[in-house]
Amino acid sequence: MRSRIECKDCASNKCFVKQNCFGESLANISSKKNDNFNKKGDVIFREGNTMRGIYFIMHGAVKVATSSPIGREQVVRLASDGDILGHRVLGNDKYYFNAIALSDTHVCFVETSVFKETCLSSPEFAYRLLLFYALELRRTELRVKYHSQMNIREKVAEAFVYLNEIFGIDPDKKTLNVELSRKEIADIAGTTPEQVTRQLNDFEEEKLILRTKRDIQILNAEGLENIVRNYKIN
Amino acid sequence: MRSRIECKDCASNKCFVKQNCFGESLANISSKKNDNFNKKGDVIFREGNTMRGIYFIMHGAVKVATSSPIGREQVVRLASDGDILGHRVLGNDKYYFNAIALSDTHVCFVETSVFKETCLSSPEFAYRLLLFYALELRRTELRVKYHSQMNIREKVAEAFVYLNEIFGIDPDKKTLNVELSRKEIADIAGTTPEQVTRQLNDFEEEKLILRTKRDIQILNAEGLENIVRNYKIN
DNA sequence: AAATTATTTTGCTTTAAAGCACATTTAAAA
DNA sequence: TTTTAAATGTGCTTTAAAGCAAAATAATTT
Repeated sequence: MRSRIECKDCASNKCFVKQNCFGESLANISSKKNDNFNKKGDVIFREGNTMRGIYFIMHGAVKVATSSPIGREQVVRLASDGDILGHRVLGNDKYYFNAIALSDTHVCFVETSVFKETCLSSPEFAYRLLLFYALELRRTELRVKYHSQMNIREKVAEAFVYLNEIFGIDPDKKTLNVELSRKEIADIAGTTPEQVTRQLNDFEEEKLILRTKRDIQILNAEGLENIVRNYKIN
Repeated sequence: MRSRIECKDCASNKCFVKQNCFGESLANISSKKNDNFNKKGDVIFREGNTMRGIYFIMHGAVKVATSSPIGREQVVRLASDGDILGHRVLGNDKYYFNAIALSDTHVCFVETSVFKETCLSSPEFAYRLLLFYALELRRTELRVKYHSQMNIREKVAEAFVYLNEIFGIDPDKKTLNVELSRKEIADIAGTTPEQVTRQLNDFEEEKLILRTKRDIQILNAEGLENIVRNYKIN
């Protein structure tokens, strides 16, 4: 009972497909895609499950995370409007991570075979995709660096810088455009909820943030960026 | 004074270009590529420098690493015969990491423009490249997980599993096909040389390795893999 | 071969971060 | 509103890993 939206009529102008795929290719994807709605907390795909295709986020916030033998979850990537999910398993048969909606999310699903024929028939699309992959790869490698070199203060600051980069800040409320628990922030930063609290205390003293109830206002995004500046190029 | 080898005459059969590029496209790359020899320790490219193109490793061992504000270097990737270097900066203008030869290395250099025209004229090549990127991305994301969830014992074991995966073990000598100092192993594992020594002590007691002078023989590769098994899928 | 230098190993100390338990606050349910 | 449950915050303890310095070993140079 879902109402089928064609790509050309779709309002999501950040969608990777809409921005990089045109004419016949777009019509082809459009006719074969499925779109799904996910509620906050829903698992979009789960690690170990057989991969069937690729997801494009039309609207929403998603975390890609992994379970662990010791219980702590680790977020390996955050994704938002226009981003691609599940593309890392291309050529493989299983998802390696869990993708979980952080807010109500609208995603498009494209089967691997459709995706492949689009790439082969439209080299321009394939090349754009390559650029996207290159960017993701660079970001992820930087993340390896961050996790191995930053101390807790820096990791928590970086988590907010990253969250701001992907989801942005509401200009009125000054809060992140996604609601996260201490535990969820810890899973991004690679630490524990207690440590997140302690760092937030410090950040508040330094007037970088302001907490009201459970809301966190970002008062000085640049100040947070300065904490991790040395780890970035230029 | 370098002797120019055409791709079709090149002995390196693991080269990504040779395996995935044919006919005119191969001839085109062949005519425009440059090949370079690097000695062990040479910097192939350096972070912050302007990127001009992409490297294909014909033969050799390379680490991609980053400097840090606190002094510790972190290796974000190991690469060997047939692998690609510098592809993560596609669409960008600066290298984000240092690529350093771990042994004498023979690489091919292809300018970005040549690379781009090859992708656009051969969608099959672009798609294969996409699969390569997907694999790299997955591996790198797993590495984020490892660095944030493993303890020292596991990190050091994983370093050897990774080294084995990329460079392999000499079947006679049972040593890795690349010589590394404690510091260099530590930079892969994300720890200090002292901790590496301590873990090697343990591994030796457990008959997983055997040290003779500075050589490390891998007696039981599977045993090392078992230490990190829980972090892998399946 | 002897001397010098560099690397690795080892014991010990320090430290940063995790873990725990309990208090407090906030949110949800009755 | 009151009660219950969940999440957050805080002080204190524990622990894993880093850091340091000296000793031992290996590699280089003279």
